[in-house]
Amino acid sequence: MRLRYIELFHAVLTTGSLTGAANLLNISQPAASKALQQAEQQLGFALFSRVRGRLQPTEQALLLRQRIEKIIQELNELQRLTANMSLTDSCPLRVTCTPALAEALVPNAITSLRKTFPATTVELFTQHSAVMYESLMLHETDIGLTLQGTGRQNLSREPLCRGQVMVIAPPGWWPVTELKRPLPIAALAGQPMIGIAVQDALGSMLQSHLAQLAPAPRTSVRVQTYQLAHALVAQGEGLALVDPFTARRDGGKAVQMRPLDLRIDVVLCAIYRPDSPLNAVQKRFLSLVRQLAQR
Amino acid sequence: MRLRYIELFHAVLTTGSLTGAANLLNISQPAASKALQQAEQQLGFALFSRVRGRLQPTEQALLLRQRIEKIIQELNELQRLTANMSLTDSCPLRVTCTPALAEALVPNAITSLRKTFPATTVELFTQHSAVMYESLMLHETDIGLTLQGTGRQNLSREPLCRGQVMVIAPPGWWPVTELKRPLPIAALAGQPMIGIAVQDALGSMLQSHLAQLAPAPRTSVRVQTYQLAHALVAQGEGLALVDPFTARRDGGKAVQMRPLDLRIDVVLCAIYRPDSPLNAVQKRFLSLVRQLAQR
DNA sequence: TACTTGGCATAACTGAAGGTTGTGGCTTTG
DNA sequence: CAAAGCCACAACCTTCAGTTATGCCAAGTA
Repeated sequence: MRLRYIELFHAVLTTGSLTGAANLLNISQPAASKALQQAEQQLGFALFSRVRGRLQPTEQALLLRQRIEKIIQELNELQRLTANMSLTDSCPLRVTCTPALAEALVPNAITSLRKTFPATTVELFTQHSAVMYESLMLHETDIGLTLQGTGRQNLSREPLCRGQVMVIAPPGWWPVTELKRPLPIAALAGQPMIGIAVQDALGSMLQSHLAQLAPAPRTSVRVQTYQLAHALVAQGEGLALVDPFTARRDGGKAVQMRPLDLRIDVVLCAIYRPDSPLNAVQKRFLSLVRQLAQR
Repeated sequence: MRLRYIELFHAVLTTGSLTGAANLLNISQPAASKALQQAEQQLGFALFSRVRGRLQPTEQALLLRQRIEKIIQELNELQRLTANMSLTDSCPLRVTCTPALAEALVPNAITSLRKTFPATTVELFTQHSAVMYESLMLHETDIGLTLQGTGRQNLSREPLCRGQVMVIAPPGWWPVTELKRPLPIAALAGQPMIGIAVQDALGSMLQSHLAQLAPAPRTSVRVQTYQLAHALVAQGEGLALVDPFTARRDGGKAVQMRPLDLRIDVVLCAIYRPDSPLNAVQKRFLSLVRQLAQR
């Protein structure tokens, strides 16, 4: 089974037609047709049955499907990896971070960095933690910043700063005198809340805490990012649990915030591949982030 | 990164030289040389550094190595699968079983099967349980027979027969009057024993039981198959824990055997893919195995 | 029914990729 | 110093993946 046939097979299955597959692969339809026939001849059985002029995957084709798709995926990853490896060192600092940090913290760090390294080119991605791991492993990026970054398999993890989980609320929700006092988690029972879709180590941890409350908080909206939660809270939709960076975003104008009384801290972490040691720019960047975060 | 380059890369890494790789791929050395150069040109970085006329993998190459080898392996599996799929139904009964069963049970079942289906062609493999799973999933074989076959992910499991774990010993080890009586596991403490290398669900279970004995049994020899254990016991090397089929192999001439007092039974299981239902021959075969096993 | 449209297969042709043999330079080895 | 092993270069050849042009078939549509 040549790679060419594998790609074609995959293309036909995804597009649903030979012509579609041909377009996807940037070849003409007859070329695809011929290739498919060759593939089937070599295999010794039909991959598609031609019924009423259309292609329909055979039983055997469906058996092969998963394996082939896995191979395609791994080939794609390999491509990404090799593409990034040839570009290595063209950019001394490639950072990926969660959307919240991208807005609250990282831009400041980058502008500060420019004072010491004016000519440096920087690449900044925002990704959710799951994708971040991929991106680091494929050398697409060098440093990841995340909250509560659980030490994934092959990545080093360096804690930069600890903070408290914050509860944010529409203005006027709490008496101003109480804002300093930590809010017991039980006080959230039955309250209207904005949920954070679990996908983040911190997010899932908070979810499990909230799940134990009775009566359960009323979460009518569930969002993907802390910023969206912040925005919704500002509009009076309810309370939300967020990291300190998001909470403090606009200087506390649009929302009220107070710490949540919880044993667990939010930990801002840098993660990176342990094999490739950080260069001077990268180290400097991390120290800047640490400084900025600790305020 | 073309598949051709991936194969070449892998071949060079495994053989250690370009010429070796060329031989492995059945092409001439210059062809390999040219292909490698093309690959490196396309990638944008060197895969091997030419040092004193030899190839030496670069740092980047080593980073790619694992991924590429994984892809190669999956491609090989795909090849095996497709090869078997085209041959499907040419052989109505393809069985794989552990070495012990291959000797003690399966041959009898096959000869019995011939009485009902004289013309049937049968393929018989002997494989250890880990490989068995692969083989079934790749459609190389239809039925697997194993002891204590723990229900692997995607395979159906059908228990055929239950028996006791047996202890075998050199002749004259126990008084003949005691042979019927189950041996308490504690009696094995400090005894010389033949170990079964863990790789089998049954084997690992027995291992963990033995590990709790004090003083630990003295296992100077460790073997891969129950038959080897049987042979060594017959030569007076010590005791061994085996399945009932191996124990009974030569009619109890060369060794003594007695049941082990254990809550856990040995379960002879058939495993097969749940998607493809068994045909008549296969069903008949399993019922024969069940009959034979229950004696 | 007649016409259009979308999809697959066939035919004849073309170019580049991948193969070959032959050769030469460079090491390591006895 | 000769021999052997390994890699790179050159010139040439074959194959095969790609092209355009065309035809057939089924299904939708006026």
